[in-house]
Amino acid sequence: MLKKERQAYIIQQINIHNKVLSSDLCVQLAISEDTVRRDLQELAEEGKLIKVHGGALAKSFHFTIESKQVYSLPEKKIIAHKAIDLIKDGMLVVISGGTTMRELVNMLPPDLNATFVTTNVPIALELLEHPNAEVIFFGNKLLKSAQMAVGAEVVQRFGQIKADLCLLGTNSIDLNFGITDLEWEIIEVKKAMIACAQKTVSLAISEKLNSTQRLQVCALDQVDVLITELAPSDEKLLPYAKRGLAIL
Amino acid sequence: MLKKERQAYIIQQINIHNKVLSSDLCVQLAISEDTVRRDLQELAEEGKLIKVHGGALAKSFHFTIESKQVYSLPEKKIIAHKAIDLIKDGMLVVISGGTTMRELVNMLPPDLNATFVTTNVPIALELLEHPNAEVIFFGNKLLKSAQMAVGAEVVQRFGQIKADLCLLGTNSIDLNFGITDLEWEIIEVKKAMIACAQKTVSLAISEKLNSTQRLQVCALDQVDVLITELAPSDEKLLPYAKRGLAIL
DNA sequence: AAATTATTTGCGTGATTATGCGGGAACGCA
DNA sequence: TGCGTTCCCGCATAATCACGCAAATAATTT
Repeated sequence: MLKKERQAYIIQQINIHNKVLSSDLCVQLAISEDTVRRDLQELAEEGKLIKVHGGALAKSFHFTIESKQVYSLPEKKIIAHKAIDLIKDGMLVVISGGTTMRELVNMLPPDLNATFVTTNVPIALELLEHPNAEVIFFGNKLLKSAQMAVGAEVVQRFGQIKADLCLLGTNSIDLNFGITDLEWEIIEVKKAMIACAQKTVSLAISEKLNSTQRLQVCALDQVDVLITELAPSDEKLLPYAKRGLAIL
Repeated sequence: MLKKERQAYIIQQINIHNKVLSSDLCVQLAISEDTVRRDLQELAEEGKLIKVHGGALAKSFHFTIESKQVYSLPEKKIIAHKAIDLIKDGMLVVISGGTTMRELVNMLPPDLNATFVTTNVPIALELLEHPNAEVIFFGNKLLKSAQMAVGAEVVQRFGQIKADLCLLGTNSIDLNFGITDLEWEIIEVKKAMIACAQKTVSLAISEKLNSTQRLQVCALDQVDVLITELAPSDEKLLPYAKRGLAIL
């Protein structure tokens, strides 16, 4: 095997998985670890990847780590972290949009082997960066304001799956009106997402508690878990706990 | 054996295997390694292949190795600019992926009122930035390497539309093999995109002319327009013009 | 046809490159 | 802190390359 060929293979692997392990490569390519390391070093010098202990990372990966943290609020990180524990290997997870979700996807453990279904373009892009996640995008007409696919086609396709978990980024949640949103087309899709999942989790920073929008996505009793950045014992959450929601 | 004959054989081998080893060639052709090396060097100077230690690689290898870097941006901008003139108000445009396409979408005039259909996530995201474009995303399982949706669902949905224009980012285009690509799932989608459009336009920087990959997307006669950064009178384009392609 | 010239080819030599191995240093994790 | 892994460095080996030169071949001239 030619050297350039090997390096092309490494680049390919990097582009797909966003990372490579030296140990893996030397098995796959049937060469010594030393040669792998030399290849990685060369490619790193050419700026094609970033060499780290044990292997190498895609350049884009590095950027996302460094830049995305800038506008991610610490609260959202806390929420995302709590939610990640709910995702187990082999699950089929329906996931909506929003910056909290972006953060969550970013923080997914690299060895997680789950399938994600979304209709949100930035989330899909972020999910594609994950080495092991399988990503399904239910597409159709895209709604500019929410950067997500909407419409009957999408709703219908959610009707054809049975998901384990629905992670719902939540704009507004209220004791009486449940989860609400702004646009008709969005709530249609969110309804479908909730309906197809066994368990629905609402992710909301505490500011969004007890606020309402015009249109109802679902009543409170359709939500199983509520995740905020607050401690479960916080008094703001007590009324929700009384309604039967698990609080994290 | 004549020199030209040998070199033709080498080119042939390169086209089939995407690489050759000097050591193999000198056995197959029954000549000394020195001669092989001289031949490879000549062919490399003519730009027919890339010489590396131990043999030579097809030009297409160069692309995969450079892939993540947005190289030859100025050329891509020229190409994108030429292609934009083909898009008129009210059109339904099918658009594939690639950095050239990203550039094109970026350069779209803000007052353009067209509908775009794509299966590529970054392109969709870029299109969403446009104030007037309507964006349709045909989704399904997403392919990590190409960041696009693939599979029967997608193909089927292209079968349900009649587009005015298909803008095809092209990896490799060749007089005999037409447009080719790397992955089975990708060519299936591209085929569907071409089939549903009245007019197919191939966007390719001149480096990609006369290179091939393993799988054929379509023959040359299914392409209506070829756009490169070269002047239409350039001699590299003449054979394509003779095959009936409009050159921009 | 013969001679001359130009081109191509093969070989030898020494230089360059690629690769693997061993030992010690550095790292990461518990 | 200690242990296993990974890394870095120097070296040895083998493969590949580049250069000059001479023989062989092809092309051109006389």
